[in-house]
Amino acid sequence: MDSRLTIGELAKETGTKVVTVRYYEQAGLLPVPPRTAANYRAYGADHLHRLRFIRRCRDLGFTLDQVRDLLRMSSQEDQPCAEVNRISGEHLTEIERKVADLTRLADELRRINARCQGSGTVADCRIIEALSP
Amino acid sequence: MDSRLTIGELAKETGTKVVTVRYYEQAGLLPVPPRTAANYRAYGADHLHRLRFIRRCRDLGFTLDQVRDLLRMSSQEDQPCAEVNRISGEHLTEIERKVADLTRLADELRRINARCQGSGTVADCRIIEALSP
DNA sequence: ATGCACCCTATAGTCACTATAGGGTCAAGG
DNA sequence: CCTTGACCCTATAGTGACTATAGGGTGCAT
Repeated sequence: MDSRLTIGELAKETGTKVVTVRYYEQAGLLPVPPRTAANYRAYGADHLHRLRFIRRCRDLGFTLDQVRDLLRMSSQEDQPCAEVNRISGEHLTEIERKVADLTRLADELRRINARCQGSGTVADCRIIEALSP
Repeated sequence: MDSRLTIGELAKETGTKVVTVRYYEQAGLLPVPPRTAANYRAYGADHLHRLRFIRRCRDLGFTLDQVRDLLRMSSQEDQPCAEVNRISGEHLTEIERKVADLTRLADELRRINARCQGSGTVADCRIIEALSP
């Protein structure tokens, strides 16, 4: 039984694009796989797990640097996980800050947009006016 | 009375960095200013207004492409402002979508983080576990 | 043997800046 | 007059996380 995957199969399996998989390899996130006689990358189950982990982290908004750290830590099972906690906590704080910023921004845009019905000319436009400080 | 500003003064006046002002010029957002004998850029009140407009739009999260469009429209006072309305409305929709995405994401991260006190080892870490799909 | 989908490398482009190198200019103080 | 320091100039490369393009090789079915 041949459990090796081509890059295309690995990509499809994880919802990643082929070029992105190669990018992760070159970025040092995914180990260099063995090659077939035709120089095709041949991936195993370990690559699949690792790539799924990477994608999950990316979906959650972690940067590749953070993912790198999390990967390193997850392979050192006897180390304390305080550092894992710190990274995840800081990331949450950052996201909460972004939500607050964007919410404030959306409020302001709603206020600006409400002042114009889009039926007049630019000269009367309250949006342009509101954008001109 | 000399109303001309150096690039440094313009930058300070608008809360922009000097390099960013030059970047806006090269990106075609800020008109090329006249130069002094020493080849220094010499800005006038029109540049100041325009740069303030750009910064305000950027603060509201518009892309430079959108700002370019808004600038073009704001100079055609007799044109209908429906297009202005459309750009602003689409931008608001996009931001609202981002807020929803990030809120969902923050919820998930909070749930994940709550499962780990950071006192054990990585082997027991519920964060790593939650990140491994 | 021919088409087609897939694989390979290397390079450049995206966005909105930021950083660096290597210079020129100007006003104040010694 | 000379130097110091803050400012100005250009040109080029780097950031993050990909994406796109060019120019080729491989594998399988018809």
